[in-house]
Amino acid sequence: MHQQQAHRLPAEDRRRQLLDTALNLFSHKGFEGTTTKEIAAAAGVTEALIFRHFPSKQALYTAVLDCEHESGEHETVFARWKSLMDSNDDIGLFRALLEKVIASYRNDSRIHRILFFAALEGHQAGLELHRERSLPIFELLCQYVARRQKEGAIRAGIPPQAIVGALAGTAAHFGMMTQFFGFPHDSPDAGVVDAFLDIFLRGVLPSPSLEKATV
Amino acid sequence: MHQQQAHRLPAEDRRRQLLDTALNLFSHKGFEGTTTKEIAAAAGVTEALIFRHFPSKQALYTAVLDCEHESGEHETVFARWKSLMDSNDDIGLFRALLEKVIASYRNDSRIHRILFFAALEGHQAGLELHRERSLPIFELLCQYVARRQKEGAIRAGIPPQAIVGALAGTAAHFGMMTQFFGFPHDSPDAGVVDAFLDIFLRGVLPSPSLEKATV
DNA sequence: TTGACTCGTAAGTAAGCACTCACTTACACT
DNA sequence: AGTGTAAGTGAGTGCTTACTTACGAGTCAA
Repeated sequence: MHQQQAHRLPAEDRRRQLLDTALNLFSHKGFEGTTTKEIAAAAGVTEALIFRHFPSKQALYTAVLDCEHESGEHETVFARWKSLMDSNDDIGLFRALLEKVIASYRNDSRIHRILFFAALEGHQAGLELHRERSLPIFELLCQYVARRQKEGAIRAGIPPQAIVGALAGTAAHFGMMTQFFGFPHDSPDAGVVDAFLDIFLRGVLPSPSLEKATV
Repeated sequence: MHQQQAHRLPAEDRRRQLLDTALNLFSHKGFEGTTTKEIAAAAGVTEALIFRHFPSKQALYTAVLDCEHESGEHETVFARWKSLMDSNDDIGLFRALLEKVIASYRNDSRIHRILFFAALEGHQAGLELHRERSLPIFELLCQYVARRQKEGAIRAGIPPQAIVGALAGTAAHFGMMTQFFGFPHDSPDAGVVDAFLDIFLRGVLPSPSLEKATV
């Protein structure tokens, strides 16, 4: 947690270190709950150095949000999903979406936390960023679902937004409850994904035709 | 927002007013982001009065959380659900659950906000309270689903926790995204509930391809 | 060696924080 | 009318906050 005697780093390195340290603290205690003194101590420098690299605490906060946006990880996941769409692999796509959402809560929970703080504290820049990032993906998925509905591969009559929203929401809520709210969960994530996918694809009502097929 | 000249209330009334005012502010700005001065100003009294009714800011905060617990509204909803369970009205129960969750985000969003803040800021008492309140309902629903699975009214082979979690999660996530994150939504809540229920009950795959899906 | 440039700090500042205390005021009950 | 008491306040307390300023120290080219 604490780095000491990290003297005389090049400006760019120090900047990144401060951003990372700030992300750690902001994501666990919010903007108001985190002090610049704390951030400095956690980075092993004096408070004054923070204000050499960032004009204000607020600027540091928005820089933390912007910084996360730049990480290219989203693009690779995005690309994989597109290839699943191109091959009309509905089930593969839905499973990948469920897995990715839950995994992101397990691995990058700092980012989810800080976005939640932004939403609750009314930090407009953070909210706007979240929407800018999420909406295109959401809409792309909706377009895919709409196309597959036309092709008869997905049941028509359900709004695509509801389908994508239900899928993402199920996974996101599960991630939140277990990761942030400390709700107990016994089964491993993979089993949960299977169960959600099963419900989502075939519903919860029993189907006579299904029983015939499996017997 | 501001009450003025509300002088000389009986202690119990003033206490309740302060709790309500504090809930307003805490739910929008968090514990750290709200000052006792603000709460006092919004209630139209001096800061000192707050500390006559509550020993500390922290005590006021936990009192706000406890206070919400006491409102008997949960019991009536709870009772209605139980009667739906007694009459084995699966669809009615699931619809009521979806409606209640979404409506609670629309109407009592202050409580959801403050619980989220508690989760993020690590306020253990708030988290514990949330779990104590939610888990029994969750488990009761799980027991119901398990029974209906035995009776053949709900597909077996899916963990009841996944079924209840998926249903609640879908609704909760929708409520959160539209209410807290400012995501746009065109259709009315009733239509969304119908769509979610449709997906949940019968899945997204069309009937003919059900056999394929099992392979 | 010099000097210029950058990285970093010690020691501030004014404002804001939760919280206190000595005190007044309004009202119920004689 | 007088008095005991609960309700409410103005003016502070010491401490922390974000942010500043004046200065030192390492590095490297000339």
